[in-house]
Amino acid sequence: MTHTDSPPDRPRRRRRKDARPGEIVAAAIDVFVERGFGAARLEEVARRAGVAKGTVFVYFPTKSDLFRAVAQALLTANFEPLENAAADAGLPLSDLIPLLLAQAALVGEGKVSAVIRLLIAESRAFPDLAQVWHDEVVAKVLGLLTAAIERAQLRGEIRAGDARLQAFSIIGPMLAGVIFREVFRDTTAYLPDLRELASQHAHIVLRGLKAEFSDPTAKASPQVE
Amino acid sequence: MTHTDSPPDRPRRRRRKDARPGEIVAAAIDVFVERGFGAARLEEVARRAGVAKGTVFVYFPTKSDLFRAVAQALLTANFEPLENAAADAGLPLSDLIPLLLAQAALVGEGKVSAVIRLLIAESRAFPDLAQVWHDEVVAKVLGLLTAAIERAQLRGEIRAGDARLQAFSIIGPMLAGVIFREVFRDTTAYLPDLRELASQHAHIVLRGLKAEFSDPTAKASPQVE
DNA sequence: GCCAATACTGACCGGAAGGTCAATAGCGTG
DNA sequence: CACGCTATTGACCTTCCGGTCAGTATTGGC
Repeated sequence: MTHTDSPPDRPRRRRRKDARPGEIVAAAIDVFVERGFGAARLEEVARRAGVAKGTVFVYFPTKSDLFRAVAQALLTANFEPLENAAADAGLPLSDLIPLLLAQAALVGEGKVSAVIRLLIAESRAFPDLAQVWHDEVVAKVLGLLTAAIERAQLRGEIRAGDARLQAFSIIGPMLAGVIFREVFRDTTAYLPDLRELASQHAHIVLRGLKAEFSDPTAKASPQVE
Repeated sequence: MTHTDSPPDRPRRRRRKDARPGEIVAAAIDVFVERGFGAARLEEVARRAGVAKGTVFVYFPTKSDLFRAVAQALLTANFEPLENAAADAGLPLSDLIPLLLAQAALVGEGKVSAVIRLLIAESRAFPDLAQVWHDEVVAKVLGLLTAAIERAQLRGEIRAGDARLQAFSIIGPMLAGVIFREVFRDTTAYLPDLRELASQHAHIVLRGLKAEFSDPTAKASPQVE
């Protein structure tokens, strides 16, 4: 609880104008993720960042501003892998989907699940924040995926249908799994294994999407034992 | 905003010990759903219920107690259809899944989406509440669905695999759609149509789950235009 | 080593909201 | 109609917390 610094020779006050914002945001991430916006205490953020409460207000005029900075930091820190996966434009869906879902499983095991919970929780109170998240993450990933789906439809790889909804069919279970694990983490003995879910669902959804019965030589599903 | 009662002949104070709790909970549902636990004001609950703030505390000792009552009420009010759908035990999956998803689409269009948001948001602050929701809703629906899947596997209707994860494949996209609509309701022009999603995803996931290529006479997908 | 500039501090403020309770007014009873 | 019971009230209390600011300590320049 008491942080282990302060050997008596180090000054207890230091001026590091440029390092502060980052430290404060880092501490704030933990606090906001743990408690949510309403229950987060700026005094605790200050304590964890090793500064006085007033210092927080030097760099972030209001609690909301700090929260926005936190949201922005979380966003840029956690969602590049997903975008990259979705951006592999040339791939056929039969390669892209397993890749994307596996990536989602990895990402979802980290603190991203808490981030998603935070976003869902506060989207009403911070509509502008929902906007940013939508534009920077959701629209990007969903857009790339949808585009890939449409191309696959054109080249006859998968069946016709609303590509945007098909995108939901693909990633929906991963989101559900992540949220389930987050919400019921301490509540239930059974938590879905995200990697297994990714692998199994990739097979199911690919099979469901494939055009007609084009490929009877389908490699039997690998690890469904 | 000002409620339209109080013609001057009606007394402004009335004693209705048994009607109060229900009225208060009803008002509280709206406030909690709109604002979340932290930002909900008991004074506003009281105002909307047409009582004084003190009266709220007569029936509910603390804000948390009121919140629990709200969660319980929402739970019992909104999830019977889903359970019923999942409980149709005899049905083959090819009938059960479209039914279940269609039901989920209907349910998700109502205020259930806000309820789900509330649950996700507050599950950390109210672990006991997460427990109740898990036991009363999630475990029930997921359990029934999983059981149905296992039976279908045994009778050879669908392929082998982890039935609990297959359940995620089935309902995940619906949950994702509901949450998407809730979070980005005012943020984006595109909101997925839940009924279309239900119908399209039912075809995809059924096709993906079906045992081998058992049914070449598959009725071509109905409304994928 | 001194000084000016300023990053940092933490005691303080104001208001908001959960929670209390003595007073009050509606209602059933005789 | 009078009376007592009690459901209801709303002014009040208390705590908590976001936000302020006059003062202080550090640092870099000379």
